[in-house]
Amino acid sequence: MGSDYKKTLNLPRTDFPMKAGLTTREPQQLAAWEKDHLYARIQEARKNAPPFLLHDGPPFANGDVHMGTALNKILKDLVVKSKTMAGFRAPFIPGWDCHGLPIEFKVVKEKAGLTPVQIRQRSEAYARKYIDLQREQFRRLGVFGDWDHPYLTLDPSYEADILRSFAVFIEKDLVYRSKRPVLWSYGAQTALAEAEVEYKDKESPAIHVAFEITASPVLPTNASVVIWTTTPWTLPANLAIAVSPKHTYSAQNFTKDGETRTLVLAADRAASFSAETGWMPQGEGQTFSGAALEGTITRHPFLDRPAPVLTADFVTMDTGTGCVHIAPGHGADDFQLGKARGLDILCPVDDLGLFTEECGVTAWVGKPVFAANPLVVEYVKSKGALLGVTSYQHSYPHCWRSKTPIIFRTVEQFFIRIEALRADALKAIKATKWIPDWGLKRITGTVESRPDWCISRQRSWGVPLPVFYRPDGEPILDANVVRRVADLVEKRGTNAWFEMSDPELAAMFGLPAGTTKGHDTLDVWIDSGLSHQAVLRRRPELAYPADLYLEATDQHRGWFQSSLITAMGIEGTSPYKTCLTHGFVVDVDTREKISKSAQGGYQKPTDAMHFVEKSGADLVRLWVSSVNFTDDVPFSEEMFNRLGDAYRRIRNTLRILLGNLHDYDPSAATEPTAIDRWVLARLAEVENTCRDAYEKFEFHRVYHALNQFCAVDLSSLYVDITKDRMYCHATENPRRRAAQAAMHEILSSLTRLLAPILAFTAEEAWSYFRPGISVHMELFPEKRIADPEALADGDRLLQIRALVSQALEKARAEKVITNNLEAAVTLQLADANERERWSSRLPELEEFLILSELHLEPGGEVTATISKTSAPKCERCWRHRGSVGQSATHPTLCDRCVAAVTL
RNA sequence: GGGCCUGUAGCUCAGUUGGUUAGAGCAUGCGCUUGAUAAGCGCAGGGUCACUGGUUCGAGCCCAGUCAGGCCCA
Repeated sequence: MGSDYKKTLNLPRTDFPMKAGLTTREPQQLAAWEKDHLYARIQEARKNAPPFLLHDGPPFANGDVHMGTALNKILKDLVVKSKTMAGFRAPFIPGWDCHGLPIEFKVVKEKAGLTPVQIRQRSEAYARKYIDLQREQFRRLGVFGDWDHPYLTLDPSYEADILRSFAVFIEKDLVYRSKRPVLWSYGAQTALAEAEVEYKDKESPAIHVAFEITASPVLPTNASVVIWTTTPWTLPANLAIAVSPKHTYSAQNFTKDGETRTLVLAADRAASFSAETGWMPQGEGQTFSGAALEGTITRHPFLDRPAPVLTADFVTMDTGTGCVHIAPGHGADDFQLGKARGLDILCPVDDLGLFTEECGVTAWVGKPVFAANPLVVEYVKSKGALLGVTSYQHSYPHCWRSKTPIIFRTVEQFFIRIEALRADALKAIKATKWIPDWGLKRITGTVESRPDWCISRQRSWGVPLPVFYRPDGEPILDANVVRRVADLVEKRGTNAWFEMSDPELAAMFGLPAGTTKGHDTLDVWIDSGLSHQAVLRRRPELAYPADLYLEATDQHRGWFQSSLITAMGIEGTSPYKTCLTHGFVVDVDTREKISKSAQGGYQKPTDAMHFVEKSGADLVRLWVSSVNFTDDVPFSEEMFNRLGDAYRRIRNTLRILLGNLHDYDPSAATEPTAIDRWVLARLAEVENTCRDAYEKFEFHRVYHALNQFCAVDLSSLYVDITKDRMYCHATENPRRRAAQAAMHEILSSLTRLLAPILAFTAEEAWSYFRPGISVHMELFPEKRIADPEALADGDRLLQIRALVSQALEKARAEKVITNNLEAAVTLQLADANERERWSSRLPELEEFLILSELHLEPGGEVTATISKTSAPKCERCWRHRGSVGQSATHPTLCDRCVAAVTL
């Protein structure tokens, strides 16, 4: 009997599956989009719309897409998709950064003895392999863009634009050549990057050396300043001594073997000096602040020149004497100090690590520096300057390839003058919008303090630094020649530079015989930093400047800065209007960067595809949308699993709406109630919140607004409340039709608002709602005002509902009722107007509270009293109603249901 | 060591110009439902707002310091 009446109900009907099956459904969806040329169709549809240009920062073509990379690309996609749906033309041209050491390093490690041309061939193959791999993975994540025509920094046209930009730098006199210290492998005869250095234990002679004072504002002139060094071979290049301005120094008598000397060193280091050398302190010393020692002049222990005492912050008290031997040609700190204080940059060592004439001791010329160590020690001793010699075990950098110890030496490099650009760059920074706003301070700080930009690298896998050298070794910096090289590169790629011989190139560009090409490449930050020229200025669908650059916070010093500096040199304006940064993905348990915590035994999965294959791209996208990305982005597998619940809730909400709309008729007569007006007002609020949040790139606000709307407003309220109407009322009942009208509007808005985030699921739902049209071609709902009266009504009803729910729960605990529909509820309302209002619309209130029987009474406080109803249960709608039994044909139904089944 | 930033329930987020018992969703527990059913609904528990000190009639919010973490430098 009951099952017969069940057939008369309007239960939800839809083929939209409850189970998502994203891992199989998404690839099908992708194929369909692909076949449809959806990206191209969207661009075509928006071709006359105002543009919003997000310019993709190129990831390095190396490795799989991990969660950090996925975060970045999905955020960009959220921008592109939401701007598109907000009515903009938002093209996305993805790019890759292809040159650079990490690739060259891998290639060279695989096979030794390659020529530069071979290294470049293998590096290109390597880069292209990972471009293809990453492209497939980005696509799989549902990121829309012109994947068939990305920009690659190894494209000949891109490389040519780099060279043309370089020509502009030359014209504007922004390029110069100067010495700079580098890590040098004399074994491989090349400069090395940090990554190519291996640290190994090494035993070095450690010596204490006395520098006699020749003049001093404070120190006694019969004293000597004591330095300590583990690289005696750098003494010929000594030009100064550095002391810490913050520490205390003493001048004190020391004796050893009957000899007494007055020595100056840091007070804190005296004890270990004595222990290591056997020189014992005598009597009381005089103390001085390090700052007071400035102005003291000492004499080099074996060369006829002075070594002034200078103060420097980098001097520490960890080892040595607190007095640091300074050789500007052989150390980074030394070099900086030397430059700042106007010292020479003396570097008497050649490519092979052999002393040159400049070392000042004829006998040492041509000797390998490490082999010369004992000679230097002996010489210092012979001059009476040696206070002690020990052997010192330390971790010392070695060349990964030749395994030889590394030396610091200065070589000629090319630089871009930052000073000429700094003031304008700082102005442009102020005119740019930074999100979050502290980005302004951060990039201002880096640009203010940044030294000149060293742009030359002694590498093969890169764009050649387009410089020729005259026979006398002088570089030829000629913009016109560089432009002609660019034209060559445009046709043949930069390989031409490496493949063609010096005479061929000289002949081609009309340079005198004997001219040679340079072997340096450009810093890869020049490559990516010039994308505003090679991409924004070149692609017809793009323009200069971009509306938005969006990268991780490390790019304040990286791409944001390199792009800005190069743009100042060429355009004089900023290449972007807004810069948006996101944090790094961190492990939620340790709050450490995910790549760090992955070190050691158990490796937590961090590849994006691991999660795509496990749960689907929409889950990864939902994760991206759910977090506040301006800080570090928390991540854990558990958190990811939790998001699955949120996803299912949203999916089921879409499903029930679709199910309830199976017989939707837009022309049907409707009769909306308070709850219908309320839910539409709430929808308007949610729409406005989402539009605003998308506009401000605050995607987590979209996520939370939509998640709560689905979970609370729809699932636990509106859908639950309207079930009785939807299922039990006659099909054409105007209130039922009103609920459908509301649900239709809700589904339409909700799906479109979800579309940028749940790109696949929204499309799937839309295919049931509007078959044949992609949701990604649609626009967001228009801005509108949420009816304040309807909202206020709803708030009041919710208060009453909370009260009644508590009372019902209590009654259930006391076994008065088990099911809410068994309850007869008496509601005491103090406000006579309110009582009056709802008395006339009691059925609406009953519906809202999902009750069988409700009575209103005057009272003080608002309270609800529960008793068990005496009315019989309607077999069709399960409500207990007095009218059950009145119909002869349907004795087990209430009057409403009788009417519904007899229609 | 320096610059910039972060720290609110188990998790993700709200907390308006400092103002009554700090909010929401998820998760958890206990019920209800079996006509969204590998679904749905209700109720409940859970936070000395990183820590310490200060300004104030009053601080999650302002100030100083400490601790933890991040990015970039050194």
